[in-house]
Amino acid sequence: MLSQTMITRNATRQPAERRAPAVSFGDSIEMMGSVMPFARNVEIYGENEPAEYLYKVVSGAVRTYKVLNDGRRQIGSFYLPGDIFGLEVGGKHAFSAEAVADSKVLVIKRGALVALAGRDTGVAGQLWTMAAAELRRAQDHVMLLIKTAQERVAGFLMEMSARNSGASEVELPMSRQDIADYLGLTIETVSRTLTQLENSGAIAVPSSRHIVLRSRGALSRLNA
Amino acid sequence: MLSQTMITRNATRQPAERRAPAVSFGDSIEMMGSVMPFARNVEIYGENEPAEYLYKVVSGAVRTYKVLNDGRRQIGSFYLPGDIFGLEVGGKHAFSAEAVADSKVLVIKRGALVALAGRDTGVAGQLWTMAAAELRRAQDHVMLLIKTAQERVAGFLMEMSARNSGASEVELPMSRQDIADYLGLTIETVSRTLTQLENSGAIAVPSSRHIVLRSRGALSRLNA
DNA sequence: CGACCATTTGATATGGATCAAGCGATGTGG
DNA sequence: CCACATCGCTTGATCCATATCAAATGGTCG
Repeated sequence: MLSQTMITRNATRQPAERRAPAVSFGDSIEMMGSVMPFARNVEIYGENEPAEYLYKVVSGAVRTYKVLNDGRRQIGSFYLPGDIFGLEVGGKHAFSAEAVADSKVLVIKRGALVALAGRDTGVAGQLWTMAAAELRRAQDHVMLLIKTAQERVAGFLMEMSARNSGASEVELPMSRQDIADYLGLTIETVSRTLTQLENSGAIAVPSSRHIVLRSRGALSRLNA
Repeated sequence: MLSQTMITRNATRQPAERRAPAVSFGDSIEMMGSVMPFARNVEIYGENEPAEYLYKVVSGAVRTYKVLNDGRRQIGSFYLPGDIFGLEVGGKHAFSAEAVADSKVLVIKRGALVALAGRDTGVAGQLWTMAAAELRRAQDHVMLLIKTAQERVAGFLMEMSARNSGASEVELPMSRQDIADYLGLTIETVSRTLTQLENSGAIAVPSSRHIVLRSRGALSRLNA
């Protein structure tokens, strides 16, 4: 009705191996799983599938999304290197996940972690922290979706920058369509809005996926 | 820019299930706090305040919300009798909370619960379940906000019905403005949409806060 | 009864969607 | 290595759903 990509469907996935631990968490979870490559646009898991694994982006980027009956797609989040995704509080995945670009993803058996969390309160706390991050993401997303197109795009750019240590140059791994489906806009509106921001001097767009944040002030002023 | 109230400032269901020893959770949390009355529109807690308590609606209704710099208000959730709110994964409240109507709210010291959760894995699980519910709420809200006005209103009515055991008659405790700020629409659009749904025979509106769902089919067809 | 507040309804404006090209970059087959 | 097909992005023209502005109606309470 409004925007979004029309999806038809495709699929392919399959996780991998494990090993036993005694280690704590953080970077050490690396030792509990193995790294798998996913080509661009390949599905990592599907909505409603049992959540048997937990994932950490090693390189590339991942999107989670849902598709409405009529084909409208909404992207829930983008996950960048270092981000963990696929942790579901219920037993099933609430969203599907796909590689935005060719990516490497560390795959960890959920059971191993949950067992560990039972013994180690530190790990339990980490799981809680991750759930908290997901909740905040979703809540922030709601706040984003009530704003104007300029505010959404500006907010998106600032978020991407913040996730890249606040760098003033951002390399976007995702297409305009992905951005549009994340922001609840059409690809045309995203494109036009970027052009406006560029014309107003708030940003520069040396190449379509490379954005320079020229004026934080202008951007955050747009950010209500 | 789009909708929302400009702010300047200032029944009874029961969950179920528990297990094991001691005073567990569920209905028993009643024993861990006291019931306080809140008049309509009175604040229960404010955004960014430390989350020292957890709350359960005994009667009436509660809304949580955020206000953007320019005054636009977004309601995050409505809580009805039996619902628990105010559980924050971080230490601070992400939203403010107010009584939608005169309400009675059970107030529980957070510390007491967290301590209990440390001893009783059943309680820890309950906390996890509540966090899960919050996450799902926020995710569903995102999906709602990308829909058309008719879809949002129809979805809202069905949600309210579902929370009232699927009853086909719904008594709305909140104003049109609250509904608008929850759905990301204006009060006028909410009103007009209700009129359309009524004219199409999907609902009846015997009084402004009393809605009869006449045709589930029609409503869910609108619900993408 | 009168004042106020919530809701509905009407008229008009507008931001973003939709429909439609055009354009540069990338990749493929010849 | 080129020619052409494809893809991702931008730009233009127009449409439409919802916002905005304005007024009337209805309900509630002192």
